[in-house]
Amino acid sequence: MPRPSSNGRPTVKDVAAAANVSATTVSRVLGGDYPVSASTRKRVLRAVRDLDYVINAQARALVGGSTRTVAFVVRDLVGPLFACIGQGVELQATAEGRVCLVSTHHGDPDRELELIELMREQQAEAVVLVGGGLRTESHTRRMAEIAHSLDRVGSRLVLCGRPPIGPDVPATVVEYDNEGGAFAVTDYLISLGHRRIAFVGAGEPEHTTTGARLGGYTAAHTARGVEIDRELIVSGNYDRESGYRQTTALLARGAGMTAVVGVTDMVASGVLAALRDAGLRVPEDVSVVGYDDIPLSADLNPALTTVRIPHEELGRAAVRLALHRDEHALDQHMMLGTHVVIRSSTAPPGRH
Amino acid sequence: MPRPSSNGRPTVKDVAAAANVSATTVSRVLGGDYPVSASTRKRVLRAVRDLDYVINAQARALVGGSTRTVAFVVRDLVGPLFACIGQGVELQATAEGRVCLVSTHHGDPDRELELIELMREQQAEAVVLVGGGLRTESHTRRMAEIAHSLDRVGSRLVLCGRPPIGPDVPATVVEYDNEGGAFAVTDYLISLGHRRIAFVGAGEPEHTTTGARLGGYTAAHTARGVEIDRELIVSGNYDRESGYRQTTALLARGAGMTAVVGVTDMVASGVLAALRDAGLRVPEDVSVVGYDDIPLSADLNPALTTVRIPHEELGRAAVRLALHRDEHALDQHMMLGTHVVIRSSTAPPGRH
DNA sequence: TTGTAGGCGTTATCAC
DNA sequence: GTGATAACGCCTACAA
Repeated sequence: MPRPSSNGRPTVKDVAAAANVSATTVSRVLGGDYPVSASTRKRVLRAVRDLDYVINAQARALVGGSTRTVAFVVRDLVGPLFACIGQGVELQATAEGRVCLVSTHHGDPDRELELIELMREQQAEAVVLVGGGLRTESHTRRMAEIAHSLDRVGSRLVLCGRPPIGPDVPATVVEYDNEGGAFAVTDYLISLGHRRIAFVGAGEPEHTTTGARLGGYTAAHTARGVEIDRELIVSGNYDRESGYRQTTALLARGAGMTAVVGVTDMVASGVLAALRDAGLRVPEDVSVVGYDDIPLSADLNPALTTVRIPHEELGRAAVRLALHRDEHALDQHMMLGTHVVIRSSTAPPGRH
Repeated sequence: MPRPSSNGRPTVKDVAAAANVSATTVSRVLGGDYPVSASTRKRVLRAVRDLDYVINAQARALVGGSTRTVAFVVRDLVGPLFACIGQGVELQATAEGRVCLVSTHHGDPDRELELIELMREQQAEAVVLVGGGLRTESHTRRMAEIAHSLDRVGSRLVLCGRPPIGPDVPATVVEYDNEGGAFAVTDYLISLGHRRIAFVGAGEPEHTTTGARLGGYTAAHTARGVEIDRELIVSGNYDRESGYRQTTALLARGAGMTAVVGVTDMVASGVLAALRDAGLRVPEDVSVVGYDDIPLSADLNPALTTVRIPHEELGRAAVRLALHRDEHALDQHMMLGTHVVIRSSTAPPGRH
């Protein structure tokens, strides 16, 4: 086993010495695009193998300009929707020869902003924010500032599954029709004959995802001339337990709904469990719909009617647009469609 | 908006100029641990804010030694088990002040090796391989070489959910009792009275996960003196579709099993769907068990009996051990326990 | 075709 | 307390 110079990590110099050439020549052989004699190339490559040399990506980035790194910031890795979109981000980034940094904020908007800063230190070429976010005045302003910060250093803020921040903000936005999907699935329930439809949401209405989905729910009622009982709109977190708790509470106070819209499939799975535990049958007694169409939705009990989002394409498009944007275009915006997937958790309301 | 020197990205020099101090002083203020007069510190911090300066992590790593980066390499982000373990990796890495690089190999062992190289270029402090892997002669040898390569440059190979490579290989291993879990859940089926238990696996037997789980399945039969019909052992991929296909094929050729062990919960969900589509009831006609206890297992139809793995702790321990290892300890090994979670998909066999 | 010099942004070292 | 200088590992001039 050859002993390189100092630290243990061989450098171009070590390779150069071993191959009896200059560091420049080594760099050229490795770079590929420069004329080097066959014999020299051979000697260099041989030395590279002998020393088990790999290039130092940090040093290369320092001089070469780009780190070839894409960062994605997400609520958590376990949420199936985030994972699906993240998958798209990773696939496209890899396809474009980039490596991926990940970090999670667990729903804390301030932490999200911190993470963007961290990714700016890492010189990420693009910072992809996956999933919905807060949309308060102050948070929006800080987000806009950050977009400008990134832009100034040649990086790019990408919103993936979240609406644009504002007209003059340099950012790439790839979203899906959140409100449209919620409208469609609520409208479907109304068309089945439901009139008392609960909405089990998550977080404050300032959160873009809950906000837009609640908006679609409301709009569908309005469009059909069905009045909404505000008592039927409840809110918790984006997890299964929350769906369970909210539903149990609704039942406890005799809300009398014949259908439930879960803000996500994960929440809807909690809703299903709560109804089952209360001795109610789905869909005979209560219909349930979710949102996201995560991998196991079709295997739930019963198979969940939900709204399909083009997860992977969302992530792919985010990276593709961000890396190939026209340098002069300030903002980019892309909207992908959603559609209702009808399964077994919905039916016309029974008598009660 | 202040205009920094050249590129657009302000540097310590820009900050130094703006604050009327030297670059060294700026570095000291930012570093924190060095005496600097209050007034100077204030001027520097002010300049930092004005210029919207953030440190260049690449440059710092170049001189400072460490990138403070942990890499994790995983089959894919969508697989719930990988996501859960990855979550643990990310949480612990963040807790230790590291950033996370992620990449996916989609089950291709050669790609996995390439990715480790890539992470070595990135100077990752540790490279965590999440999930099972191939264990052929040649692959094992190459993996051992890579472990040495990483070790030589002060990095660390971490196997998370995979057995050790060999005694003299510098690596950190955090695994769970794969075989024990499979033994326990198979033994449970046998104790219920099942004698014809199918095993729906994935990949070649050289894959550590399938191998160990099949081993536990076999051992349980042996221990109980139950003979195995090799016809009942089939194999495909680690996804739902594969579980569906294999089960349908088993039924088509009249395998006559009264229970099925799915190699993962994802596969088991496909098994459930296939049985349902064939008009069989679970658990009355056929019992089904999975492995992993992924988030929605309890919500499947029916709720899945499975083997619980300490997902998050697996990931956390991997990072913790790798970062705090004794410099002199060659290999580290930790084994976490598993346990059977009994739900509604299992029952004594009916008559047939 | 090959080599030399300089600099990327940061910190450690040594001087003041 | 503060500043100049020399590295870190690589690449892009420019020169031979």
